[in-house]
Amino acid sequence: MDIAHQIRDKGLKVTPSRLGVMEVLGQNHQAYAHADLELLFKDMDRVTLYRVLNDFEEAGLVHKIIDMDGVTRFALCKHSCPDTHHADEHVHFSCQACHKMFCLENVSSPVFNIPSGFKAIGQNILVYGFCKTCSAA
Amino acid sequence: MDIAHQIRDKGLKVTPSRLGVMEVLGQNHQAYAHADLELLFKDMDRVTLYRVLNDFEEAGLVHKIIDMDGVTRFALCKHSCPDTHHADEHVHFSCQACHKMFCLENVSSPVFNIPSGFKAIGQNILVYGFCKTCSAA
DNA sequence: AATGCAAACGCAACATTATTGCATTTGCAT
DNA sequence: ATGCAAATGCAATAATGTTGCGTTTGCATT
Ligand SMILES: [Mn+2]
Ligand SMILES: [Mn+2]
Ligand SMILES: [Zn+2]
Ligand SMILES: [Zn+2]
Repeated sequence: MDIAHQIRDKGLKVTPSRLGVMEVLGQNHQAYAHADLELLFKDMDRVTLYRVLNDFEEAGLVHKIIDMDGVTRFALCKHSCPDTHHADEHVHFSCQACHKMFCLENVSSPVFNIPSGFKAIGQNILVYGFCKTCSAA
Repeated sequence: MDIAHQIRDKGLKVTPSRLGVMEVLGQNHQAYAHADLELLFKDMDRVTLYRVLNDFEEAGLVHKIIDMDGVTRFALCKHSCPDTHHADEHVHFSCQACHKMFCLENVSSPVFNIPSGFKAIGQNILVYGFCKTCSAA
């Protein structure tokens, strides 16, 4: 399925801004910060980029991850999620050298033994260290 | 050991601001946001509060956790850590109702099976849902 | 107890990130 | 081709965090 269809299937209009962002996010399993994308789309208004990313998240096209330094990042949802709840229960890896964040789609989250009384709904797991490229150098 | 000694042992001067913040953080196992503390210490300057928290973190008196919404929170380090590296490898729980964050000191982090090439240094684990009080209601 | 000094503080200014309102433009169904 | 809701650009505003600097204060020393 091509990008335009993915966007339209979520009830969103197909625009150059949205096509561009989707194309970049689809190139790899990385999670991009707003600042990253702003550099790639210099002609796009900052506010438009915020709205594109928010709309994508609400539509379930992307998921949001908060980095250790509080920076919000967005990555493509590889699997098709139901509209009601889209879970991205995989581990994310944050490189301390190149500051890229990777979706480790194959590393799933364990179940934690939470004290009784607490009701767990979901969890965010962030492993940090050095990515393949940076640990080779 | 009383609070004043804990502060002075880290090479920091004992001041009313620092005593106040330490006392609040010591009351429970919760992680407080800057905004929370600002309400509790209305006479304290915002910048001073930022500096108190940063100094405490560098001294190893508190540890920093980023909430799911990107908000920075601080909690007391219960165990005494070495000055060089202070690990807080426990799970944190974020309540979606009251927005409090709790340190689950007894729930330790598992080891993840990261793809080869990636070098893991540490990890942040955040479980979210409803805390004891809120799930009872 | 008085002194001296580095550390801590208060205040103002600035930086970054994100949101909101509104007029204009555009995708797309008709 | 037309009409309209959705999307965009721009300006203003909010929230969060940092930096510089003059003043105050903790505390070691005398
Ligand atoms: Mn992901
Ligand atoms: Mn903690
Ligand atoms: Zn890297
Ligand atoms: Zn709660």
